[in-house]
Amino acid sequence: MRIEDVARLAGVSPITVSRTINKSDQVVEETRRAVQKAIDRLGYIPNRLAGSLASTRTRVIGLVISTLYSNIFAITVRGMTDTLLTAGYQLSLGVSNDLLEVESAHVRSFLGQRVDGVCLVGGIHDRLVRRALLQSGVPVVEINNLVSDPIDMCVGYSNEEASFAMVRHLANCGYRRIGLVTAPTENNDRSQARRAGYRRALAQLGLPFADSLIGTAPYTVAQGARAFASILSLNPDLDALFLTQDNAAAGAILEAKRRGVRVPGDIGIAGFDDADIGQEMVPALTTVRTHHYEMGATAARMLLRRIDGGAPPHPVVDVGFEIIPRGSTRPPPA
Amino acid sequence: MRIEDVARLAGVSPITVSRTINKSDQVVEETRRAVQKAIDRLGYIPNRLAGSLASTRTRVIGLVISTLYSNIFAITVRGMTDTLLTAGYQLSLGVSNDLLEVESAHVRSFLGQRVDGVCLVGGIHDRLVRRALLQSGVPVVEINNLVSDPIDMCVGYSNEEASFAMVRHLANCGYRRIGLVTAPTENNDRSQARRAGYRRALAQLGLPFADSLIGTAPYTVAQGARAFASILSLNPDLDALFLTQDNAAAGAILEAKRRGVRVPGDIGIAGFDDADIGQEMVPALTTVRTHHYEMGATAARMLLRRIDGGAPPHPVVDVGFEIIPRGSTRPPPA
DNA sequence: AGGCAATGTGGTAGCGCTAGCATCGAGTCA
DNA sequence: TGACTCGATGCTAGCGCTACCACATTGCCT
Repeated sequence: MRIEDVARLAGVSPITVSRTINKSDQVVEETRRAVQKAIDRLGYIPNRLAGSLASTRTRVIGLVISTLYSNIFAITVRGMTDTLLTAGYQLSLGVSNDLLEVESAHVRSFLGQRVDGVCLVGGIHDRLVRRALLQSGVPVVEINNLVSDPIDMCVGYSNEEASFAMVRHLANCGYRRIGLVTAPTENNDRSQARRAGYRRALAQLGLPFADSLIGTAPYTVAQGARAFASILSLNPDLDALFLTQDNAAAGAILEAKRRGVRVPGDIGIAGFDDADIGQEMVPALTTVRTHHYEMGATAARMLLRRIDGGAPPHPVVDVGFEIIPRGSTRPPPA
Repeated sequence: MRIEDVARLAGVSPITVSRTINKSDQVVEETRRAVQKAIDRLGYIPNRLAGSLASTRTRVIGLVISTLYSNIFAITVRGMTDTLLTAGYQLSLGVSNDLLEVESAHVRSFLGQRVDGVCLVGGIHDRLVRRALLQSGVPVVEINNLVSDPIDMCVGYSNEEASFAMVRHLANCGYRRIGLVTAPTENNDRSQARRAGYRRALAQLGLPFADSLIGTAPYTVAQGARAFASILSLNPDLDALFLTQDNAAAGAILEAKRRGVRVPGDIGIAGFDDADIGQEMVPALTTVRTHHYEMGATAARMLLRRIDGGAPPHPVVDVGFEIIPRGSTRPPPA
């Protein structure tokens, strides 16, 4: 079924049908209704492959997130879709599972589909992907970190500063022997920055460091529990653990309970992202709040601005972060 | 940049470039290498809009999931992508947030993109979407439930039987006053089936029912905690609560702890899906295990089979479920 | 009345690719 | 040697739509 079939039934030319669908304000009400009736009668669905090929615009934005196992991206995705939908754009979603080559494949696929914009997490990408994005000229925005050398634009927060601030907060609460758990650092600049902020804080505060204080856990509760157990066994004098992902931090709280370790008395636990699970834990989780909805919405707006060809948005936007003290760490001295 | 530019640089015709990309076994090794070199030199990325328009195949499967807030779909998505990638297909992902009109929009968009297959969650869909899918002739598979009247094919498990089995298990453990929390039932046949199984079990076992025993909570820990609090306040004699989503059930365990209610002594708690958080809770969560990876992989295989035009797969596949008793419910009598 | 803008609609061409057949050259066999 | 096969490559047409310009109609001004 083609646009021509609709045109014939409605008694107009194909181009009028096209306008009714895409630019209905250019068609007089009566014509519009006749065409719409024909479309409904036939159950016609326009072929976007053909439409986009002819118009060289797809009204699709490609987003590659790193995982579906944590729900933090759910909020970012809502921020993006809420903004995009009102502008008549849609989101196409890819999941990389933190593998560079999977991200590459998604981006190449997006470029092959001729998406109008691309959104990626973090600043580390395959060299060829970077080149392909630059060469294609599509607007690109990197999120979840402040990227030093963005491909195009960037909106996020400083993971380094956030991590630094949390460690300083823990120290301020009286914790001295502070461990850190992040997602794997390979090809993950957010994890790298969080480790760097941690190291910088320890050095500046004169707190002890040892390799055994650092552990790795991806996105799940179970992995956080295991990381906690392992660091504690290597560091019997551990008195605080900062897990830079709330699910993992929740796992640590649960593991502590299982072992009869009191939180925050024996050991303080802190997380990152202010996921909903943190508030429900017993004790509630001290965490870093980041602004994912705003970040997603801003990323979408920046892409749209670039697409519309108006004034280029400021290329780097910092949405900030806040330390949220809760029951899983001791209160700071008054 | 077009296929012609690559062809010129490689000294062959455009069609040979096309074959190098899509059917490389039809091109002799020497030619193939020359073309590949030209592609790499230019950073050429084929325009899939044009390719798919000409070939009437996109090698894309559209999937609409209902939420990103629970990570249960992460596993299904992995099952699908693992299977699809090896066949050279990709997944395009939409999130409906359980809204029928959003699902509709995604499906219409998929059909507009001329995807080669569609996968939807559950069996309740917009009437026009059903019609559009049937009319388009694309293979469709519905997952996460055993759908009585599938659009095309279906792979899942019986939510009604699973819910029935869990309530019977709870009764067998000595619980009598059993409450239920599901996601909203509107347009959600999984929730409806879980309520039906619960009602059938209560009736068959001669256990008491009251409207106040039933609550609603979507996918988060916080919502589960609130639902638990509310049902408990309405039913002081409650002795077990079955929350048909593990995050929510985890929230109930945490809320019980906050209130000093002992689990499983005072109240038994059961969940659904066997998410990783359940095993880590203290006490660990009794749950219904379903087979999401297998379900996703099977759904993908069924679609591919239909696309290849071979023998049509059996239209309904039951991947089953198991009751997993853990510490959040009393052990059954020996 | 003639000119002119504003508005709505139509015709033509082409977006970049691949299906389907045509062609060409080299090897094979009687 | 000639007929034939087979594998590699090329040519033509067209996938379904929209950009671009042309054109018709209307209402308004001078």
